[in-house]
Order: sequence, then C-alpha cells, then structure tokens
Amino acid sequence: MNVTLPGGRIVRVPAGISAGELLARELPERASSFLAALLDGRPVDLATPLTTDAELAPLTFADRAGRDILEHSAAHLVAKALVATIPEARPTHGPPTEEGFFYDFEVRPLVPADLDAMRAAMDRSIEAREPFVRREISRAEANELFASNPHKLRYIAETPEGETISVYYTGAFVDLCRGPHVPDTGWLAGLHILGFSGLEREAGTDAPALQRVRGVAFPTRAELQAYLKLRAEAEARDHRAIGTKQELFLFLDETPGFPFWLPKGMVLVRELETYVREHLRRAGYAEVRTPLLFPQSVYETSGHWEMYREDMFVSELEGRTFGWKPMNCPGSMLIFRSRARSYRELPLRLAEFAPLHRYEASGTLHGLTRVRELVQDDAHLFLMEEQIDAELAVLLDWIREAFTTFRLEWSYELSTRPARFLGEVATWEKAEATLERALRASGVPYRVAAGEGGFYAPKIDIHVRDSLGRPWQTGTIQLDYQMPQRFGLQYQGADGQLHTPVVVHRTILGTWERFLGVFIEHCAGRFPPWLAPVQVRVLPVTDRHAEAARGLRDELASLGLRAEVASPEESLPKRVRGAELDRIPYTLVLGDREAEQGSVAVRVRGSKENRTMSRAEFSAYALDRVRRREYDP
RNA sequence: GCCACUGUAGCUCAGUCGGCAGAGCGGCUGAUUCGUAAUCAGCAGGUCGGGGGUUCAAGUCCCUCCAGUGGCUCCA
Repeated sequence: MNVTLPGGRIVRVPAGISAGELLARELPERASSFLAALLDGRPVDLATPLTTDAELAPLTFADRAGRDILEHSAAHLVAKALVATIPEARPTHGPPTEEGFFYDFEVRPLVPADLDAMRAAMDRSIEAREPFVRREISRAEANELFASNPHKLRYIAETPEGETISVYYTGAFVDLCRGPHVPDTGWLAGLHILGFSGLEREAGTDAPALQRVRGVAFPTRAELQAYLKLRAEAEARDHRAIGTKQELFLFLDETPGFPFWLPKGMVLVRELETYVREHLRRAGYAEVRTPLLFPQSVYETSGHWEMYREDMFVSELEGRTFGWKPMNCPGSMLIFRSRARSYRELPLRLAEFAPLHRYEASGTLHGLTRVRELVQDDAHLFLMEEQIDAELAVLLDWIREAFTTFRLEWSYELSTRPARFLGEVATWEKAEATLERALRASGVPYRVAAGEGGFYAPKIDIHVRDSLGRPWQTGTIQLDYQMPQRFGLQYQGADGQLHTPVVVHRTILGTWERFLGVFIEHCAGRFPPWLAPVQVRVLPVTDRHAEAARGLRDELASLGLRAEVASPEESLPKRVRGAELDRIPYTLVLGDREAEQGSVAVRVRGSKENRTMSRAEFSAYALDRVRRREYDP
C-alpha cells in the first residue's frame, strides 16, 4: 500500500497502520503537534486505519481545520462536564466558531456555580487524558443510544440515508458526532469557558429555551494565558471606559441609549463632520435639514410604517400620530418631489446630518455602538439609471480614503433581498447585480449575506471590528428602486418624458456614535492630532513661567490649535504623567531655559524623549500634522 | 424583548456569618516652586440604583422595578 506524504514523498506501508502511527514515524520531529490528519483532503482522527493508497498530511492547531477540531473537541468536553454536573441536561450541538466554540444545551438556566463544577470535572478529564474513541453504529443503535435526547434524535433523522452514523466516547460520555477529534482530552489543557447565556426561543415555536456555553481552546495552557492577556488588554481599550476617563461622553440611567456628548467628545464629532463635509464639497453634494418628526402618512408612503414601526418612537398630538424619523430618506424624498425636476439636475446629491431616533430593544444597547439617538453621515443620491455605476465607484473610493485615514480595517458585505421586502423580485435582482458589479469593478473582496438587505433595497455594508473582535456595521450603500416609486418621484428626461429616478441611500462612517465607539477602541483613546480634543498642553515649570505659558497657549490657539495650560500647582513629573495618561499628542514644557531662548521642550505622546524647538518650528510642525490628518503625532 | 450576572463616594473597587459605611485615585484647602509617568499634610464627599418585605437590627436575606455587563434576537 502506498501513502503519499506532504511534499509528494511516497512511502510503502502495511495496510491497517493508523494515520497517527505513520505520521509519527515519518515526521517524528513535529509529531507532537499533530492533532488529526488529512486523508485525501478529508480531516480524520489520527487513529484512523489506512486501508488503501492515499494522500496523508498532518493537521495542527496552526491549520484552520486543526483549530476547528481542537475547539470542537473542547465542546465535547464541555458537554461531558455539563452533563456530569446536571444529569438532566440535553446537549444539542457544539460547533467551532470564528473565535472559539460554543455548545447549546436544553437545561435549566445556568448559574456561575455550575461553571465551577464543570471546570473541576473538565480538569479531572484533562488530567486523565481520556481518549476520544470513535464508533460507527447503525441508525437503530443510534436512536436507542440517544432515546432520551430529542435533539440528537432529530439530527439522526436529518442524517441522509446511507451516511455513516458515528459517535465519540469521552470516558463514559458519548456524543453523536461526525468527528474528527483530537486523540485525547490531554489536548484540552488550554480550554477556557468564556461564559454562558440563554438563547432566544425561536419565534413562534414552543421549542424549549436553550443555554449556550461559550469557550476558547488552545493546545497548551501557555497559549491560553497569552490569549487571556490579550483579551484583558482589549478590555482596557473599551470605549465606555475611555469615554468616562477622558470625559468624552456620558450615559445616564434616566436616558438609556441616549448619549450625552461632553465638550471633549463634541470636538471629535465636529472634527468628523468637518472631515466628511470636505469630501461632500469635492464630490458635489448639497446639505439639507429636514424635520425630525413626520406624520404617520409620510411613513405609510415610505414603507416605514409597515416595515419599521416597531423600531420607531411615536408621539400622539391633537389626535394625530407623528413618528420620530429613524432615517433621513423621507425628508429627502419630499424635497425632490417638491417641484418639477429636470434630468439636468441629476445626479442630485442631498446630504443630511440630522439626529435620528430608533427604539432599539433595551437588551441590545451597548455603549456608543448601539444607541437610540444617532447621527449618520447620511446622503441620498437621485440618479438616472446610467449614472449609478459612476456614483458607486466614487463612493467606494471615498470609503477607501476614509478608512485608510483612520487606519481601520474594513470589509464589505453584499446584503440581498430579505424575507420581508417591498417591490418586485425582478427589480431587486437588477439592483443586486448592479451593486455586485460595482464591488467587482473596485477589486475589493466582499462576502454575500443572503437575505440581509434592508426592506426597501439591497445594500453594500461596511463592517469594522471593536477591540474584542466583535464586528459592527458602519457604512451602508443601498440601491433603492422602491422608495422613489412610492413617493412618485419623477424628472423630465432629455426625451421629454417623465422618468422615475433611482435613489442611492448611503452613509460611509455610519454614525458618529458607533464610528467613534469603534475608533476609540481602535486607537485606544490615543487620537490622531487632528481629532484630539486637546492637541497641546503647555506645562510651565514654575509659577514664574505661568504667564509665558498662557501667552504660548493663546498664540497656538490663534493658529487654530486646541491648547491648554496645566499650571504648576502640581509637580512637573506629575503633570507630565497626567498629560501622557490624558493621551495629549504634544506636551510643551516651558521653563527658564526655554524662556531665554524663546523655545519650547516638546514631548510627543508615547515618546520618552523630548526635543527643543522654537515656538514657530513647533506650531508649523503640529499644524502640518493636523492639516494632513496624520495618524500619529 | 429573552437568559444569567452586576449596581457601595465623581472614577476604580473592598466591605467576612445580618450588628458603627471603607480605601486608592480625583476634588477642595494649605505647605512645597519643582525639568519630563505620581511631593507632603488636612478636609469635604454616601438615601449602599429606586420601591416594598423579613428581622430587635439589612449594603448584606426575599420580592419588584430601573440601569448596566456578557450572550441571544435585531441592527448604523
């Protein structure tokens, strides 16, 4: 029997040797890292006997498939431990995920003490290095083995006729599973339960509520420790903590989901707006402001009343019903419709940065990244069909420019027609194809999210991640054929006929709130100089220099820099420390030496060294960094 | 909205078995006049998230409401 190893080397072996034995023999120096194998490209247990000519390669934790196997094995151990702790628990399934794994159980609500018991049980199993043992069984045997677990019975029933049904034993615990697994539980020393939570009962069913246990797994405890350390560092970047520390924004119990922007946070918002408006000017937009409240009838026209009403704040006044706008589109539609329009006006690009209100479910609120009052860098483009491609290209360019400025990694998602939608399927398909064409033309990678479009249009979404790796949607580009029709929008074409325009709804940074929430975590509160609420802090060494320090501050302020003085009630080292902790980009020390020379000692954030510069040199340097919107000071 | 957990000074957090409400930072006052990540001393600051209950006695136990956290669902 011939087995082809990685690199094309062929070895002749007796039939029946296990994949693990052969790999350990042929690749002894790396064998301790092998947790499973690829047999003809299919992941298998190391214990799998080789019976025919085949290609064989080892799998390690460094391989995506290997990682999945380790995580999935960890899920089995979690299930074993939970069933040992709560015997009436019914395991459902436990797949690997992007950042670890979970296992869902039908079980009473868990409490922290359950986790302690589970950890103890898992540690015993890991210590004992219990092997994962595969058995292939008949459908009848399987049905008998899992007779008390309706979930497993369902999986068995869903398994196509003719497919092998396998189970894995971990000690006395047995789970229905296709495999493969790591050889034994000794591999799971780096297993850590992150937490547990109840799952939403599937809507409209009387299915029992499930509990999810989430975890991560690494081949060694040291790797787990490294992961936990990174995670702790990420938690320290939490925008909610930084926002409190730097006095950027505030949330009060009385107003859940409604951020208060404090003076320093407001600087961030205004700088973002300025940045975005510069683009709007270049790209030919006009800015408008439309009402925050519209009567019900307008939302009936737009479709929001039918499709979005549950997420709206609604006010009853004098027997009429008003809704607080959750989106800017109705206002822009009404502007377009307010008079006869010519094709010569198109593309008509109307931007609006108005506060929007959305009644987000209480349990979904999350710092700045999920709020009930928000402002988008929003705009609506009224276009002729043949103008769409060019406009989309400009938008994708702007996205690249903006996210590059912030050094944020972003990804695209093309979201297609959802289950609840307005309009005709054919129109949707046309719009989806147009968006896909734009993405292809720009050469950026993207993912298709089937069925996740808005109710009125398919969209290209932009996603970024927070410090813990959780994805958040920021920008969105929606190609809408429905709303123009519903509002009866028309323009007169060159042919003298009336036509309905296409509307692109688009926001790029998304909302100031969410964008800043994510960006604060991205930069860990160390804002680029152009965004920093305080750009320069002047530290007079003693009282004698306070007057000069105030003069310098005023001089910098007159040049447009945000500067302040930290007067010498505290020691200089303490004020230097304070400036560093406040993440001030430039700290200027002014003492006798500097007073004599008309210079300043410049300390740049994050650098222990300081440079002496003339006042003019410093201001020219700082202003240049700010104007260029450099990322670092 | 659903499940679990949490809520003590402006912030971060201690508070044992139900028995006098604490610390550090920050703030204020004073002293120090200081050269690149914490000078020293003193003082103020609390309806222990709100309401109800059990108890001789509740920050602590129970119920309930509110808010937050982690997930779920949803979404910019």
